[in-house]
Amino acid sequence: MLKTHSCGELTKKNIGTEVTLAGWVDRRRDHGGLIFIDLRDRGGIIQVVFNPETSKAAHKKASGMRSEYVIQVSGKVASRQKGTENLKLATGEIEVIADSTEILNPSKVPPFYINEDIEVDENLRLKYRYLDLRRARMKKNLQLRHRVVKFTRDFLDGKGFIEIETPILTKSTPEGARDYLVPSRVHPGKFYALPQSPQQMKQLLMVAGVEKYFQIAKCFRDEDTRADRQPEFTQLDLEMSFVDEEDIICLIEELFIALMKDIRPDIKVVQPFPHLSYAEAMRDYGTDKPDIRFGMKFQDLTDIFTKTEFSIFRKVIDQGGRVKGICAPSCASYSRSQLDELNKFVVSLGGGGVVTIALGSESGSLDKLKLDDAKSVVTKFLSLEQIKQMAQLFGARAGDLLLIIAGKPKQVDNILSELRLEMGRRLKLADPELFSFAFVRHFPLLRWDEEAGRWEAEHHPFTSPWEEDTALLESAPEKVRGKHYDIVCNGYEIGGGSIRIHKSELQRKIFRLAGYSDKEIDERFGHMLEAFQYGAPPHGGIAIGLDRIVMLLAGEETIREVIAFPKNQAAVDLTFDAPSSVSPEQLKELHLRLREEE
RNA sequence: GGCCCCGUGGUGUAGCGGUCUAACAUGCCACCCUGUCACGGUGGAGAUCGGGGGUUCGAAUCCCCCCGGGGUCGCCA
Repeated sequence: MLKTHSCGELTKKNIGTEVTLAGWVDRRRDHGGLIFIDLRDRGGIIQVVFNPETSKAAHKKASGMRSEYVIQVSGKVASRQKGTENLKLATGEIEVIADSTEILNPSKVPPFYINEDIEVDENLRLKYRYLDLRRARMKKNLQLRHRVVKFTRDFLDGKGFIEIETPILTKSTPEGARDYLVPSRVHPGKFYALPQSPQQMKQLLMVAGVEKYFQIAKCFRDEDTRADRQPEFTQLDLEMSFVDEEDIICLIEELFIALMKDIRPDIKVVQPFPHLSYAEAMRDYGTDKPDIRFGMKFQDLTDIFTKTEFSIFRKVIDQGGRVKGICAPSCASYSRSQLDELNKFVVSLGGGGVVTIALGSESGSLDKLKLDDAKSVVTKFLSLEQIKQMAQLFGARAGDLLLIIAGKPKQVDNILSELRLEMGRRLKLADPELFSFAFVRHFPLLRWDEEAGRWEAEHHPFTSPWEEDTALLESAPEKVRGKHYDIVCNGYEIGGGSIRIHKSELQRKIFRLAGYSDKEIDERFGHMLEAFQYGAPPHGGIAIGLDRIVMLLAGEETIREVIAFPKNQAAVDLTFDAPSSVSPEQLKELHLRLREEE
């Protein structure tokens, strides 16, 4: 090694010892006579003092050093002179008195600050990701990610799970997201697909008798990116045999509680994790991944507005629409322009607008509320009774503001859900020191696909229906509940799983409902159906979005901040400039010809 | 593909129709400086204001198109 210690590991205990350090120049303070260099390596920062009286040669070399030069320093660890300690630095009570040094490699002036935590254009950061990763924020995030993965591996190992790798070159399946394809050289015209998840492979591992499997699995989906979505991402994937829903749910709850305690003991976690049914989540929050750090639940006002003369809403209702609202506490005093802003927000989401009712100017009980006190464009269509009836539904108090949306049921849920989150942000209702985990359960097994004219799996076609609902598969598929569960945290879906079908006949029935012919089923899923005929145990599992959970633990807004080399919104890797063109020879070998695009 | 936001020295910002021959901070270069730690001091270099077109006597500033980036809807079994 070119060094005896890491910069950060030195303490007062090392005083008097001769050390050799190597790292990067974080900062240089040249006093003409004395030169101070803050030397940085992965472990931390320590001050090195170059004094011409100690070594003229070392001092001379140090005067030529600049930021990000890679240097080696030998010297003695010393206690700092009284009054010059730096309490902001972990090693601030000591310093290294250099008696020799070498420049191992100089550095060009970096395109952005390494030693300061300021926002830099993300393009630039990604192009020079190797410099970006030197910065404290990214270093911290990479280490955090490592600890999360390490903790998870140890935890599952302790529970008897074994980690098994599954192939990256696998088979394209028609369901789900768009596949990334890899052309085969050996088989002209044929393609591998990169796995969207190791779903089928882990189920086959259950048939194989593994009983408890997990993997930190790379997954690939060729869909558009989001702040919390990349074409290539990592799942904590696990599967168990001889389990039912409760077993997986309990395991995951235990894992997350232990993980939080280890990684972020400063963050509060409500336990046990609340369970919501899909129906409850949709009714109260209009989404299957609610942020339940705060209430502000939806109320359905359709019945009330049916009885009013407000023709705009009446028309919506007549066409099968719904009217729903939320109650923003103490917002009755919102100004004209604030209300306009909210309306703009709703319109930008594709809504017609938001109707607001300000419940008086005073705060307190609503008993004394008069019709004149309720400020709204719709008061002339409403009776005092109707306003009070609504207020009562919300449990509103005087001084609150009702926000009401009308439209097609799905649209109302989407928009009001966003509006709820927006109000939550404005009113700072979500405690930033709290992680609100929850399980969402009792999803419908199937969803009617209007365009395709067939049933489609809500989650994936391997999810087992509830035993008591299987009879409904023929008569009323929409009523069949699936043994599927999601885990959500602060409004993010961080994982989902299910108890799987393990019997061939039931599996075939589900595929048929999804519109496949028996021939197609055998072609695409024959291996699964056959496997289930060789003593497949009951089994189930879950997949956790590792990037997302690390993002939340790191307090970051996008998963790009917790991925070493992420892709940008256009799915481009700016560090390597991928994807890129390939040579005609490579194409020929793969039996491919590029088509002219219109 | 739709909608919204952003683009000014290396970096981060200000300027939002004339006072811009573009400001500030930091970085960079040179010199001075033996206890600093975001060291300090003096001086200096560094920007066709993302690109193109238009409006105007006059555009970084207003309008249109394009490019690049971000967010989001669609999409994500």
